[in-house]
Amino acid sequence: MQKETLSKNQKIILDYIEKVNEPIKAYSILHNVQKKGIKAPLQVYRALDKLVEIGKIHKIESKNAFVACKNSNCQISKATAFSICESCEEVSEISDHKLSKYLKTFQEKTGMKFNKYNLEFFGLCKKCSIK
Amino acid sequence: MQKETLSKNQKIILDYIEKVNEPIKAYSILHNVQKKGIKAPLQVYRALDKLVEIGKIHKIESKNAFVACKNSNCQISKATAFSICESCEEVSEISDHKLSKYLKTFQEKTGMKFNKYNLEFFGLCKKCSIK
DNA sequence: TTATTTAATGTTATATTATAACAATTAACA
DNA sequence: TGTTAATTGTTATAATATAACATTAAATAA
Ligand SMILES: [Zn+2]
Ligand SMILES: [Zn+2]
Ligand SMILES: [Zn+2]
Ligand SMILES: [Zn+2]
Repeated sequence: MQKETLSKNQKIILDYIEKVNEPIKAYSILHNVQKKGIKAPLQVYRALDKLVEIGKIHKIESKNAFVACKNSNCQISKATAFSICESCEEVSEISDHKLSKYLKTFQEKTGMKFNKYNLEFFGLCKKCSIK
Repeated sequence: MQKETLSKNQKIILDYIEKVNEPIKAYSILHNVQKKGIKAPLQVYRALDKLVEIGKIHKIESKNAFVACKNSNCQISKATAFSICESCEEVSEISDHKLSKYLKTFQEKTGMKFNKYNLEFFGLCKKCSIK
């Protein structure tokens, strides 16, 4: 799905999330797009649902926050994998071959068929661990 | 930390979560332990916080639910890894050597020092995928 | 033991996150 | 064009979680 095919509200909200460039909460989004005519939580949540569904954004479950997908070619729209620095709050999307491979072997071993996963790694980023 | 050293409320709530044996939500816990004298959400949340901290239970972030740790020797009290069946809701705690190894190499590669992670795999369990 | 500190509790109010329900409008398309 | 599906607008409310403050119990050190 291309950005051009998004609806009005979806576009407004994706634009804002991309601009912010870090995980942001639904009500914070709401406050910041009110000047664009979005008045109610539901308008935000509906757009968020759709944007998550098509892989344009991801939800950081442990933070109830949303972040734009950095992976222009994020195939697995239902998968998220992030590393999160507990000091500076920097969030990076993980796209790692070994992880994909591990997931595959795990799938084979457990007999479980995965269609979605949510991975969140917390720690200190390089910068912050030097300090 | 042993179960014996837990406080009254912590014990009540851990006992209940262990009995239920599947992810359960805070307010559902509250309703079910009211006969034991626990009246307010905070009493539940405080016990949950502590139990998570000492590794007796884990939080399934994407479900806002809590589940007892099945890993009697769960060293990494701050780590959770679960597979969750989207059909029967069965949840299994993952304790996998390859995953630990992957996390280590990932740590080395990114320069990030992890002290906590939250992994949630969603799909269909063996049983449900046959149906 | 007794003073001192730390952890846990009880309670009320409130903040934060998310959805239900229903009416109206717009876009997709046979 | 008529029909269906998707999106929007709006109000109310559900569900999840924490703030603030007073009190009590437990741990521990003088
Ligand atoms: Zn992505
Ligand atoms: Zn950092
Ligand atoms: Zn565990
Ligand atoms: Zn199943």
